[in-house]
Amino acid sequence: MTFALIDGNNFYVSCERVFNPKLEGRPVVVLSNNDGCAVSRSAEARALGIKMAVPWFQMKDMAKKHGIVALSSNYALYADMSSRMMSVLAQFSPDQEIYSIDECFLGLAGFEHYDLAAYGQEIRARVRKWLGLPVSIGFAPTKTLAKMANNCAKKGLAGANGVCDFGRMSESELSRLLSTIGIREIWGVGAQLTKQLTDRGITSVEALRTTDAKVLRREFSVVLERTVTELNGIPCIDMEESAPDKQQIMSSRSFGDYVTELEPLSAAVASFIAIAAEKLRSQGSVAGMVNVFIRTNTFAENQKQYQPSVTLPIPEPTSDTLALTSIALKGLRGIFKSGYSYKKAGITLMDLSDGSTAQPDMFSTARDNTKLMAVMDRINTQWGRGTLHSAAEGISNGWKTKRERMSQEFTTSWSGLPVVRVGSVRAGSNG
DNA sequence: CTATAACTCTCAA
DNA sequence: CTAACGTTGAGAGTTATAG
Repeated sequence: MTFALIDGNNFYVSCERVFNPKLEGRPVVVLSNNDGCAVSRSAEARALGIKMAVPWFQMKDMAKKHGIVALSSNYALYADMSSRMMSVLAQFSPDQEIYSIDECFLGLAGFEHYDLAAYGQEIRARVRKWLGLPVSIGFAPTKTLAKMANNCAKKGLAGANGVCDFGRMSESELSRLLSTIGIREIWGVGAQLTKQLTDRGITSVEALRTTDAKVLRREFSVVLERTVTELNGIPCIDMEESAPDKQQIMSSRSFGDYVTELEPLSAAVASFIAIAAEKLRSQGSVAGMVNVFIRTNTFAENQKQYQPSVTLPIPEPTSDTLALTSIALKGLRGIFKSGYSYKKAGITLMDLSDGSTAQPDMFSTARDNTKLMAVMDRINTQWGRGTLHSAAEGISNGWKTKRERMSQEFTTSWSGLPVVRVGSVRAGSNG
């Protein structure tokens, strides 16, 4: 069995470039929510030393000096481009696992006689031609190695031109290559493991790969044992055919401004519940518990800190936005204290179960809003989220996320289509 | 004491 | 002018608690 891992190159920046070709060749970054940190950087921005996840305000001066373009993230656009890309990639194998917004695995059982390097180039060419997006591709006998091969493809290692096939390399070639790569690059090895392994003198992928897996299991974890087994070409991680239902659904945001009053916090919490409950209904589940948290700005060390949270049971598990909102707001009132400047809040729906088999309460007095919710979901799907919302969400804007540098809704709204002037006629307006 | 619940830590994109 | 630092989810391992 061979796995392919296909990954968009600096995906968010590439999506922006499709609709704004002037960004080609220039240093571009896309910022996280609230215009906080750099989360996607073009090659030019990376070359200038912009690091991943660095707070943008720290980079502003040098960004200005080098003419770096910074954009707020336009998730609606990236999600839409993602689903188009996944459809195109699905044409290359009947076995696809969508792993994240910008990458997927393809299972290639039965492709043994293929020239994968050539197949990879074909995939790249089609995605580029049909969508304008650049991707890199790694092929290998395990998922962990496919991720690693993708990494090499992206960096142009081993003569790769956007495609790297470990399956075609000899053992000694592969060993030589892997001894030049640091363990931090491995899928499943984060900052903590990197530090601990480095302390024991294990710094290269090859060094880790040749360490006894049983010893690693004893001294670290099963997870690391699996990783090392996979690095040796023995698959432990299968393709996931369909995404299982979520076990918990969370919604949270940092605020654009500080919030000190209960009222805007309530509006925020109601909005988070609305977002999460919609997801809950779309997978046909009901929630049995809800957690609410609020927090002051943990980065502001000179400010009074307070980060309470509370978890409340939901006596009659439900997916009704209104019922969930009333419980969450009760929780919020319980933890809210005035005199603090809040910067973030969120909720988590937990203890999820299948809505169709949930045990109804025989003596229930709750009103059944099932049909109302169905109507609300239809309206919001068609006209955009938030078109119809509960009064509790309010009209208070004080808490909303900052997005001051956002591009248009090129693909997800008629009004976002670039305006084309033909004589005096304007096309692309939705009137 | 065991089974489970609840919580903490780590990782990923 | 100043201050300014993401979101969502899973799983393993550990600790607390119930029975």
